[in-house]
Amino acid sequence: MQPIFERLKEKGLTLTPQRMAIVECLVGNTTHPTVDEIYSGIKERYPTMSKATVYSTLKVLKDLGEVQELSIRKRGEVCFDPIPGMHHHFMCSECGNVLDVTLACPEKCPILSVDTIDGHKINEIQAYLYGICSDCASKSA
Amino acid sequence: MQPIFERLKEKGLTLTPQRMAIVECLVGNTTHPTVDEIYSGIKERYPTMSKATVYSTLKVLKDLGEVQELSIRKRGEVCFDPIPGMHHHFMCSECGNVLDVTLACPEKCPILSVDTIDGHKINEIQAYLYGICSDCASKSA
DNA sequence: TTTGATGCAAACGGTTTGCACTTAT
DNA sequence: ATAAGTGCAAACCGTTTGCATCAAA
Repeated sequence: MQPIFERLKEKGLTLTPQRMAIVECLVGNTTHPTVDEIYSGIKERYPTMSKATVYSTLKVLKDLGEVQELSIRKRGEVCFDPIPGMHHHFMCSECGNVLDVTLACPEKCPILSVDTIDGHKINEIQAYLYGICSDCASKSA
Repeated sequence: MQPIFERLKEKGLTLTPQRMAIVECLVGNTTHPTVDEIYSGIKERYPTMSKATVYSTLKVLKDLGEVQELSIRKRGEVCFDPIPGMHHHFMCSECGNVLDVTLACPEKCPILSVDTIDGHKINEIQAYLYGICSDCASKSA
């Protein structure tokens, strides 16, 4: 836990208790939490925590490249991924949960190897797979 | 224009003037319009058109498989694509415009060829490329 | 006639903003 | 002392809903 705080401090982030709680909630979290999920999880131990602070901290962490905001909405809310680097995501159409996908395109895939498409410069790629997760599949069976 | 109306009718859609206007606006439209863009475009010629009707018609068309709702928000609003079949999308981080991407993954790409990932059944894939479109690039140069 | 579509307005809900207060430097 | 972060509430805005009206079958 320490190294990430040091890195954030080096990046110029003021480390308040609120921000540390939010970062702690995010580190190693693979559930792709929404603002409300982060807020609710922290509020139990930290009753004065405000949603506005969660919003503002996530924006700062996003600008620092520490967190990525996904394009998909998790049950209507923006959700976040603390894992850096490109990877894809699976969303269950039934329960709405978002999961990291380990399968990757081959490096030679044209969509990954080009940095320009139809004359437009590409900076980032996000792929989303939709379907039914194994939990929901076994429940309905 | 006629064949699509016939097809929609066969699918059980009641063809009202409002719905026809919305379909006309969508056919051949590659701008990935939002509800408000569709509504604004039609309202000039059709002053009583209501946004609620646009919402409800898009939902029906989506359920019929005639239109797909994209996962990305175009300047904060849901946007739609009348082109059937899988293809990818590019969004300009500057102007927010959404463009169809002609480049495709090879058929043998693992992410396309599997129908299950980590035990979860996959029904649909959407990929999004982010960057700066050529228009915005030349403007800032 | 009966069913369904329309359109207005109100409600909803996630996100943003303003501002007074508090905390870090 | 100054700058920055927090937290509450209000505002914002895209979307949904309720309901009376209207048109299609």
